[in-house]
Amino acid sequence: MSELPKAFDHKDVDARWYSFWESIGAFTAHPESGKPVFSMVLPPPNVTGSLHMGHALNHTLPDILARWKRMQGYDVLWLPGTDHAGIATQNVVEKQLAQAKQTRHDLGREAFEARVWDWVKISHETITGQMRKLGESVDWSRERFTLDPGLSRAVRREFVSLYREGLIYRDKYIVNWCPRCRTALSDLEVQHKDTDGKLYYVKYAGVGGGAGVVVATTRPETMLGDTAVAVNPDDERYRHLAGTRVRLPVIGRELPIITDSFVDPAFGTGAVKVTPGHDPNDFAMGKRHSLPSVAVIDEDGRMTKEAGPYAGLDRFKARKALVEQLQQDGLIEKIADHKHAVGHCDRCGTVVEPLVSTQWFVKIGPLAAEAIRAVEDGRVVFLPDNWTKTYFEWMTNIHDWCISRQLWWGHRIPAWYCDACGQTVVSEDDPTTCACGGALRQDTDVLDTWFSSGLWPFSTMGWPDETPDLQRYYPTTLLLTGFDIIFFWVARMIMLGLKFAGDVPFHTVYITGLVRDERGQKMSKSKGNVVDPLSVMDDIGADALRFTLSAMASPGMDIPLSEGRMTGYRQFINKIWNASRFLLMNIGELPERPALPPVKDLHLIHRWLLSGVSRLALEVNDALTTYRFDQASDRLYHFFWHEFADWYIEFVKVDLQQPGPVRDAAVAVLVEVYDRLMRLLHPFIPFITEEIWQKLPRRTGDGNTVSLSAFPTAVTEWSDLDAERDVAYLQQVVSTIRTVRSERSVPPSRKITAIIDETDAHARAVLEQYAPYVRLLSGLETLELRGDVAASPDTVARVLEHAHIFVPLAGIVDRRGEIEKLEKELAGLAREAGGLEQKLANAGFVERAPAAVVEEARARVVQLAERRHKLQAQLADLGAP
RNA sequence: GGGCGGUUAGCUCAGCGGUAGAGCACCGGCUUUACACGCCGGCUGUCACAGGUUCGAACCCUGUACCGCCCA
Repeated sequence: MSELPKAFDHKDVDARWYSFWESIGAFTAHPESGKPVFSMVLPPPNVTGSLHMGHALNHTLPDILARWKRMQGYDVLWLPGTDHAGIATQNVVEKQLAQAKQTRHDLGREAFEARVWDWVKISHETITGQMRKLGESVDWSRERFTLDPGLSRAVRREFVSLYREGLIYRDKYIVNWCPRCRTALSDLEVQHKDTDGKLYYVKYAGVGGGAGVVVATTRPETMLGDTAVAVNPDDERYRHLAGTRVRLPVIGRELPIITDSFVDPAFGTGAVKVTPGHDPNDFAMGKRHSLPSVAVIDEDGRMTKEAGPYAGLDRFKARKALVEQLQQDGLIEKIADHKHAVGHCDRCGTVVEPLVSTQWFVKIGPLAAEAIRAVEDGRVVFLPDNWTKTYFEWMTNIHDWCISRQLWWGHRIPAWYCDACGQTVVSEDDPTTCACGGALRQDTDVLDTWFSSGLWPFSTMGWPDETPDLQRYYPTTLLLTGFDIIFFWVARMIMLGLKFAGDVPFHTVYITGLVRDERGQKMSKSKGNVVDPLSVMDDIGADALRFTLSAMASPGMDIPLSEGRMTGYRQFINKIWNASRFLLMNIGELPERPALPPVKDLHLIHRWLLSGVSRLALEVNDALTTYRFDQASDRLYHFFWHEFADWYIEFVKVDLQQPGPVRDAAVAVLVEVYDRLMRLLHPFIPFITEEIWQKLPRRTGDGNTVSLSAFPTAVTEWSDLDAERDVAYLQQVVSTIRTVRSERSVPPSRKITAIIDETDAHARAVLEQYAPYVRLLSGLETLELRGDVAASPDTVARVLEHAHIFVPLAGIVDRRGEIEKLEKELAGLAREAGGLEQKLANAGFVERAPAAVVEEARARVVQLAERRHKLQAQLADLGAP
């Protein structure tokens, strides 16, 4: 047993247990078990590469819950899987091709898709490998991928049903277009960034005696597509111009001046150009006023032939060239600096171009209304609660969802067009011919990736079939995810779950913060501050990483992953390892679990420990019930290290040195408590706890893994406030003597004498009975209990509540130091007493504060006075003036 | 422009009505046979600022400043 290495080597331990758990099916859900259900789906990571720290957090926290619930006897389903992540994955592969100077068009659609599948395989291996390394207790037998045949069938069912209900339509509309990805994007896939730009004031000459007007624009190149100029109807400055016409520079087109209350008179000159083809607001205005729409920028971001002399130029080059021309022509009145939000492609960062094109949309209003109601009436609860507001905000201002993407990677849109009769056929099964007999060709576009992941909580369980899993595990208990995908994913799951699965997809949504770097900055490859979970795990082990994330997961807060905290928790794991070594060295070879003697027969120290462990179990369960991973971790950390290891282990060394019943009782308590501690810690740090638990003598009826053992609960009979008070007293005595030693630089190897004058009978009895423990922990040769100590300059004296502690240290007492110390303490006491007396003299306090608080203050004043007297007496003994 | 969060020890963070805590860092002492990834002891804070509520505020309210995020 004693051959455990001195330092914990996670590499040696971690790898063994995961495959063991998998081999015994420890994480498999059992629908037939009859146990209560706890179910979650894992937010499926994108198959774009590997997992980052954010994943590590959002996988660790639910794993803690899954393991905890499993140990509590629940039938836990934690369903894993991955997301094909349309545009994101396609971009990754396109980048790889680009390195070989190829594009997807060089390969063709089929070969490109094959290429992506190759990549998916690699990425999937990486991700699932990382998940195993992190110890995630997911049910691999139910793993899914969003492009699995079953899930693809679900997507078709979804599309066709919504289409038949009129909730999916195809329309020509202005959409966000990424000229680099060459696809439409949804509103959510556009990142608005504040950008320093210019505001150009351009003169439009009047036509037929009209006065003309100066318009202000941030994007002069789009003026080539103007079809009107608009002013606010209430704007006195322009009232006379309404109905007149101006001439568009360069192109020469005549534009009407219209009035529309959307125009902000305070922006620029108060007159704006209207470009329905390249601005969403102008598009809407164009609809209102039946204006034509002219496209001057194409899908590659180049100027079209409508742009006259600029045709073929890149849009930004065209801007520059056009501005130069306008300046030459004297048509630029001025150019001002102007900060404004510019939309960028979420995936590649290219400036998005609003374009009019034909796309598929989901009519979102009716779906959103239901989803809002579900949160309003509490069927779905957001934690922390403030996210509810964010959700409502977005849901009530929601726009129709553009779901078609001009990509090759994803679910192909199940719509076919007949060239012969112009029919559109939307169908779950591939149709062969049109009703008219004409040939059909399928829409070449694919669906937004979130159109499929929105079904995740039920498509993974077999929907649209009524499977046993679906019946049992849907709705899921909880979803845990980052706030960055509340709109993308959470809201859509709620809408689609209500629509198709007939119920909310989860009862609780726990929203985590983002994992940031030590300075609170978002981790990003370009900043080079990415901390890779794999290398951290290599370095400090999965358990230490998990514990760090858990301890830092305060609700609603981002997590700056601090090196210092990680180090601290790595050391905690090592501490557990070494405490385990101590335990295993000392309990010896036990054929079976020793029976725990009745608590009343155990001495104070044991009773104190059992009381603490019982309370700890209560606290950990409470904390996890409210998702306070940080509190649970803190309690475990503190109890294990600073109560169990620092004090109990030191106390119990006394017992272990005495063969016979004293030692046997100590061993029994040690094993019992350690078993509980391993169980309590297991959800947080599964690897080391399994390793150690396996080495503990088994209790009859124990299974073969701690991961399926019973999670500890509070034990009422163990609660013992008297023991807690008495041990706290012993600790105070020990600490006092230790402090004296430290102040006087008495090395631990030098055994000394302490004399305690204890006036409280109970305390004296405790001290008497447990003197050996105090001696060992304080490094005492002898401990005397008597009240006749004469003041001596060679004796350090310390004051406790109702005791004096004397430590004779002949020749090394520093009188001046002692006097200073006493005076400092007296000053502190005087300050505290002064504050309290002032408080008590305040009639308001005495009358209005709770009686207990007032009582406490009074008692404290008495206590302080007593202590002051003792200290003053000591000062006198030292001969202070 | 609207909304959310933050501002507490040198650093990273807890605490959220009864005069401040953890880890790391720092200082001093220790080869105390589980652990130097350790043990013992110690130092460190006008809890951003200004008002207000309260017997009492880091904690509740109002405002200001700065930092960060989301939405438009």
